[in-house]
Amino acid sequence: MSLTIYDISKKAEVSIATVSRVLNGSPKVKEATRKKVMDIIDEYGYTPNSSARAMGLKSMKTIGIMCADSSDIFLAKAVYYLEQNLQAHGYESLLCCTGYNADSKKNYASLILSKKVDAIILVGSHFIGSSEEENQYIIDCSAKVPVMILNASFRHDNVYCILCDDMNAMYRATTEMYESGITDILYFYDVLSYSGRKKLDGFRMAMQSHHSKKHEELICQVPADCRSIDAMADYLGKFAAKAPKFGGIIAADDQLAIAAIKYAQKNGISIPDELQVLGYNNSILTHCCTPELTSIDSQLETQTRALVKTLIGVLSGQEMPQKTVFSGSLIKRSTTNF
Amino acid sequence: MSLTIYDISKKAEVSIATVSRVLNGSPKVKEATRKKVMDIIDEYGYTPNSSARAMGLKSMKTIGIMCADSSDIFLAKAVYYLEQNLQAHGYESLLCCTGYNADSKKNYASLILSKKVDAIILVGSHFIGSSEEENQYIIDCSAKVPVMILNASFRHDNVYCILCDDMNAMYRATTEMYESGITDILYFYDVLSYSGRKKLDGFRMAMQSHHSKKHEELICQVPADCRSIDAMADYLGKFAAKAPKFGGIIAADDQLAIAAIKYAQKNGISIPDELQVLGYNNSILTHCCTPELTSIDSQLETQTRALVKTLIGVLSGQEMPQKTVFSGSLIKRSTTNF
DNA sequence: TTGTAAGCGTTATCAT
DNA sequence: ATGATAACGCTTACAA
Repeated sequence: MSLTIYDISKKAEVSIATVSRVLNGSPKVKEATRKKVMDIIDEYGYTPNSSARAMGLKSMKTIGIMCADSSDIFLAKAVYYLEQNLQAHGYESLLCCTGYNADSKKNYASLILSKKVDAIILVGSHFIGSSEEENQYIIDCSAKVPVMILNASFRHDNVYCILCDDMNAMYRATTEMYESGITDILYFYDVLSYSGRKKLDGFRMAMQSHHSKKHEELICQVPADCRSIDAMADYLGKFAAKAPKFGGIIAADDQLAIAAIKYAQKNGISIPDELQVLGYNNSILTHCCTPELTSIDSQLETQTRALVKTLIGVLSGQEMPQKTVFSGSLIKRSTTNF
Repeated sequence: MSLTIYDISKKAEVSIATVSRVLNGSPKVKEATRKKVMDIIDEYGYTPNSSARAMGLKSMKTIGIMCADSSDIFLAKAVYYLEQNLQAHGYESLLCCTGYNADSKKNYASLILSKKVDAIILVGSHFIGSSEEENQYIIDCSAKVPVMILNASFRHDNVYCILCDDMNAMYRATTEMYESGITDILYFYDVLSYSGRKKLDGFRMAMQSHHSKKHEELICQVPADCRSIDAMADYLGKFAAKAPKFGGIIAADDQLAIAAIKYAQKNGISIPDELQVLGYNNSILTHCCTPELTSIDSQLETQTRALVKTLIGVLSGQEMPQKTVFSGSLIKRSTTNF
């Protein structure tokens, strides 16, 4: 069995209270005593039991991170940054991959709460549904611990949101492409999560502000069963065959943009001369294709830093902004001409 | 404050022991009592405090997952699969991203142990150093809890390894390329982790078995400061300018292979006609480039399933194999001709 | 079948 | 500056 505070106190010939004080860096312990205790601790390699500690402190110093799929290239980065930041502030991360199923969110949420985490971070806008009922679990959680949401907005007490203004970023990118002369733009997306909706809104607003007529016919949603890049590319091909002509594609994420590039290659369409392509997230995928992909950077690292900063503030009782918004920036590469 | 087992016992007019029995599905509790208690629990939404539970049970039902960088495309997949599998067996995952710094492994290990996790999973072969001293922390951990290692081998009591036979996979792939007529092959790698060494060994063995002369001059290691794909491609270009001619590149992972493709494109070398390229991990990157990348699949999902199965066995006191090896398989795409 | 009570390893509040 | 001791919320013999 592991050593306990009693073992150490006996060996150091002090009380457990003193050992505890040494452990927690209390100022009122004589230097000699501290050293004696520390020596014993080092010698025997004692590490305090954090479950027991949690009972006393009423905090596990642990944050529950929920994300749909931590192997998704975007979510993985987010989880990584969060873990690093939390670690730096003395918190551990309990990871929960819920999948995209709506029901399971709820179950995972209550599971994670039973671990008595100090807060919950929802990573990705998939956690925000469109109906009130769907989002009830967030409210339930917020009754017990602070809830942080990355990449979506949800207004409620004890819920804090950090996000990128996807709508505006998409609006600006679309406008820029349009004003460079590409007036027929296809919008390519898969799911309508919170940020998915915002991006689509941004695209629509930009097109409408230019009085574009046919852009609604150029909005292409890949069905959920198109999981692979190849399948997406093929779907786009079929869609394009029946749709009006277009000179640009704006995709809701980089993977979709890669599929768009594949579509072009399969059909002998040259990029960027005949078709310009723009992605979202500025992930490593932008460097993997040829030509390299222009993409919108949503400042993920900045967002995660802000999130953890806000969280630490909340946990220490400070008043913190309930919504923090960053703006995305367009990273121009070779799939576009502007 | 949260409800406790006492609150429930009072409301249900039974003792806390009975509530506990209901909670833990003990068979010896009258159906009527069980229902009465369950109704109260449901009504008030009680969830047991797992720290307190951990103290009684001496188990947190939590597994510590250590990985260098959970945003790495390969490690992220591994973490995802592991979390899913563990969840299915009733275990939570405490994620720790250690970075590649050697010292920090040790600190994180002791930190994670203090959380009284039931086991530790080391994800990725970066956790195995070449010196005994470097690996001491693994031995220390194994004295307290089972240690599972994914993608590396380390022989010690209470340490269990699940891995892919990278050496053999690389040997076979190299041989296949060689025998297809490409006798001058460049090997492109970055770090020599455990599996990194094995892969290089496999390449060397294959070349030596064909009495290749100059392959040692065609082994190219990118320096640690070349982080981006572009930088890797440029480095390869400089290396190639001074090296013997070659008709194939075998890379230690897909990202390096993408860099090799970039190198070819920058220099007007056509793939696969003038140069064939082979990657490792069969990640999504293989679909992002043009032509699509031939790669070795190391059966990650199978490995993670086996790992969790072994772990569950160990935790339930069964005798389990200390080393489980799978073999990789070559997935042929368009960067190769054979 | 149910209840009582003794742990589990800490922290924190008192005294001293 | 240090030591007793009561929480903390649960599990689990042992009694009844």
